Amino acid sequence: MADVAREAGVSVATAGRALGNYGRVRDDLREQVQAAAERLGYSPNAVARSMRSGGTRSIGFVGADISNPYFATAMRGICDVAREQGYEPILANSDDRLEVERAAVSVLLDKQVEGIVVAPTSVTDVAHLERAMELGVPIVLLDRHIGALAADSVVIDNEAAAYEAVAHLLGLGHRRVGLLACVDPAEGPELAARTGTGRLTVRGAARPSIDRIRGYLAAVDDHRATSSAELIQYTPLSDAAQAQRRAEALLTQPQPPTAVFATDNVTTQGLFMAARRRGLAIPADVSLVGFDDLDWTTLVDPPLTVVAQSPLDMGRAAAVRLFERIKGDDRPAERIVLPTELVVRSSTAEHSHGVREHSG
Amino acid sequence: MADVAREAGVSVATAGRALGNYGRVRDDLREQVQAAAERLGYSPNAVARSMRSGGTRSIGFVGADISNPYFATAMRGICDVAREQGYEPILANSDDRLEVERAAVSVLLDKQVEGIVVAPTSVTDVAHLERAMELGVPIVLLDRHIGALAADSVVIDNEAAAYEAVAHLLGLGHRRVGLLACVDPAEGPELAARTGTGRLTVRGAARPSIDRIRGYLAAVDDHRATSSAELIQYTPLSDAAQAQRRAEALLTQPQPPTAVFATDNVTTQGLFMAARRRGLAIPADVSLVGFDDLDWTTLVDPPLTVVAQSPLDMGRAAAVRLFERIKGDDRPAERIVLPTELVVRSSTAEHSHGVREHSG
DNA sequence: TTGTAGGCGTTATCAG
DNA sequence: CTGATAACGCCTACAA
Repeated sequence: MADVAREAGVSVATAGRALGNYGRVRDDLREQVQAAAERLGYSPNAVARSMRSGGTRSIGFVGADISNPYFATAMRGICDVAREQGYEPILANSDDRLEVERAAVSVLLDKQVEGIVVAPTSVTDVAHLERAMELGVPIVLLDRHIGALAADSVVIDNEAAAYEAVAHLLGLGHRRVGLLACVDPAEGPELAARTGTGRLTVRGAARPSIDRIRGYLAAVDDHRATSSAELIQYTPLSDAAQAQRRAEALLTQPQPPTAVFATDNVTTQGLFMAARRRGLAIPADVSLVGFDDLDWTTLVDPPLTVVAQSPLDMGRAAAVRLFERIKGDDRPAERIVLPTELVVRSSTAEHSHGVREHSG
Repeated sequence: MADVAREAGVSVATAGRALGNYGRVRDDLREQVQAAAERLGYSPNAVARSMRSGGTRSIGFVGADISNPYFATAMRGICDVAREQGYEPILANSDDRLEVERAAVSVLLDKQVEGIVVAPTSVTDVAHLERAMELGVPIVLLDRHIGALAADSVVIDNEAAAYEAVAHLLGLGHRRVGLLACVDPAEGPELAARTGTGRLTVRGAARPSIDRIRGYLAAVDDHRATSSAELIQYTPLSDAAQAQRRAEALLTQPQPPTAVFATDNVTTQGLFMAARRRGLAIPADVSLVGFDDLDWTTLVDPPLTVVAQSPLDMGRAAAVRLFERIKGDDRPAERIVLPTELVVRSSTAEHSHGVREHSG
């Protein structure tokens, strides 16, 4: 910039004002400076600017895995909003591992990002997020709410969404509804018999998959349908092959469920593959409800009934709220709940009370 | 850091040496400083560090759309390599628009990224990329090679991959093979009759979709199969609905193709939907070969024969090469060609020479 | 081994 | 309205 100032015959201060669009500069001088800058191919150094002003015009996004369609689409929403605001997002994958998330947040903080959207791995271990907020870097939680943290969150009503899905199956006359849930073994959800009724309840933190189990159990309970641990299978990781094996176990037990609800897109895929591999007709032999309205669910035969959410809108909403915070909004933290929709297609049908046989 | 130095009773220089792991510090002083830093919750300011050292430990990635599985997966590969190197990626979507790409590159340059991976929108308009290289910021091209630019690129052999796919169909006895190609209208590919033979050739820059058309035409030519403009449909944008309409046009003409090749994952989806909507049996009525081995291609009925590439490996390779450049490697620019594989599944079968009828 | 001082490229403050 | 100058936080000569 010193060169530009010299070339234009003004001081660096004036050059700075002309190029940085601050302070007052006479019009002819401004043009002179801009011309000089053009000639010399000057472009501003954002690092120096950040150093001086404190603002980096960067935000961070920490998610489990950007190659997962949910996060990729959410990231798209975040990018769009960031760009409107003149900000750039820095991306970090946590692989759903707490220590990786911690390290990522720490690096982002060192890089002086002005805010962070994070899909948190843990719902209890939040010291790193608290530290960010103490440092004045706002945090917006995506996909998971953390009660213990005074941060905004953008979520869906997991329990209600699951309830609606399962109630749909029960409304079709199904009495034995299976559940294929994707839960981290570290979460350690425990099924426990509810005193008196013999029905089940679940213990564990407020996390999407566990809330979805809660919704399932509540629906089963309300409709006085069969409540049994044998109707529930967990699959530990985002691993479709593993999910498929669990689904097959579910479908091939002596008294198999006549309908199954899967709690996320990976288990949905595993469930669908398992049913097909076992030669079960959908929905004649089993009804299926999946989670997440991915393209492929309309491409398969039959098209799947699913619970739809909008990761694009969730990413957008998270970013919008983040920028409100960056601009100084200090209202109490809010839990922003976006809608879900049960999209009924052809994988669910009335329970036929006739005899059903398959190779299981 | 001044606070830490004071707290530890040393000079800022010593504190800096102790915390930044450079220079020599007596062990007891180092520990003293670290303890003080811990107590005060000090963490280094990466912006100031970058200002001083010139290195930001950031790289940029510019792709058309992160919510597209190809880019999301490539980004994952880039992230992984970056993290190993202690770098963070800054993400920008170009929406396949040149001016947006230009602006993104410019911002990344201002932010002093040390290198950029870009899936370029244009194969001819490269001034912004040249400028980056002149400024000493290495560029690695992903998915598209630009002959006029002395930058590394990570690509697949699009022409050979398409050739193999179409040859597979021709080897099954098909004579009328259709093509559904996703090309930007701005690219203006033109079909022209080759002098003498009456067969077709294509004009246009070296871009994935156009190279895939070249592969198609070469295969058709080599096998003396039917070469006709009526067997080729273009679909301008990454829009599955539009692709489906074009595919239907292709399938419902008076003398429809008995097999069709789609040049990318969106057209593959459109093609599959079109065939199903027209009630065509696959592969009895039409054989289908798609591009990109996405999960859903094995979930549908029948599982699709596709040309598989690995965006994860491509992203990784691009990042690896970028870091070699960042570390000073100045060998001539190289075109890194990753393998593709024709995955034969059940959507392709021998051409039945019997009569074929459908509602078209 | 430790301390002092200067500068990286901006922007903000102040005096002219 | 313009110019000189100081600071942002860190790193690196150089001197002690």
